[in-house]
Amino acid sequence: MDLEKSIAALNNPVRRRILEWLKDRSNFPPALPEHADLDGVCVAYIQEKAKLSQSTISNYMGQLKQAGFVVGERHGQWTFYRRHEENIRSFLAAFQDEMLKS
Amino acid sequence: MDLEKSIAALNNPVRRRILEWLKDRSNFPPALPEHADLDGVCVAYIQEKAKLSQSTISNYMGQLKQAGFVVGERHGQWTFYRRHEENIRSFLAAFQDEMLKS
DNA sequence: TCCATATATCGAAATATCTCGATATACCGC
DNA sequence: GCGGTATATCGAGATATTTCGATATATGGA
Repeated sequence: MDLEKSIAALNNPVRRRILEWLKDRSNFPPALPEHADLDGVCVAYIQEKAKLSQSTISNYMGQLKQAGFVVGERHGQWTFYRRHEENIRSFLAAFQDEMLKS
Repeated sequence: MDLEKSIAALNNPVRRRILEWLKDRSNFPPALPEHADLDGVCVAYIQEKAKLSQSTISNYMGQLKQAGFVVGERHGQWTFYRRHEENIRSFLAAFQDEMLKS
């Protein structure tokens, strides 16, 4: 858990908004029938909502993944990203600790 | 309370370390006798500990102040900075909310 | 195998941040 | 008012981030 890298990943409004969107799958278009059983959202849907280029969003998801806030799972040609709630919580705990603990 | 500006202010290891140091006055040299009753730490002491230039530290303290994490109180030629605990807590609450709230 | 689709990576231009030294401002004591 | 000290602001060079289009890689289907 690298606080430095985590904070840097969150120091961007679009990346934070993506993390918010990923709280609820219904923020995105419905999954294809063959993906109905899979968790997470593909890059193209995130891109469409964020209105930034494909390469930018792929890069952003890479940063969020490196920081541990999301996991990406490849299924065929698609990568499905979803939040890693445990890592998010432990980041927040560590951050709060640094900010408040005497 | 501007989450954007707050996170940017914290996206720097020295500024975060300064906030940590300010938790405890004894991280710095003792105050001058005539300042014994004052709270906070002068810029020069922070600069000495951070080992960065005076202008950089003044700039950093300005950013932390703009974000609401510290207050600066002028007494004569000195500005004494101290943490604004309430603002720090409410930032953390808002941030945690953005990160976790469904 | 060849083509189409989804994602990742590369290289670059625009912009922002970091950090400094120099200078300005504010205040104190003489 | 003048000189000295503490802090703030300015301008600039170095570095990092943002964001893009182009290209590479991976996969699935005809």
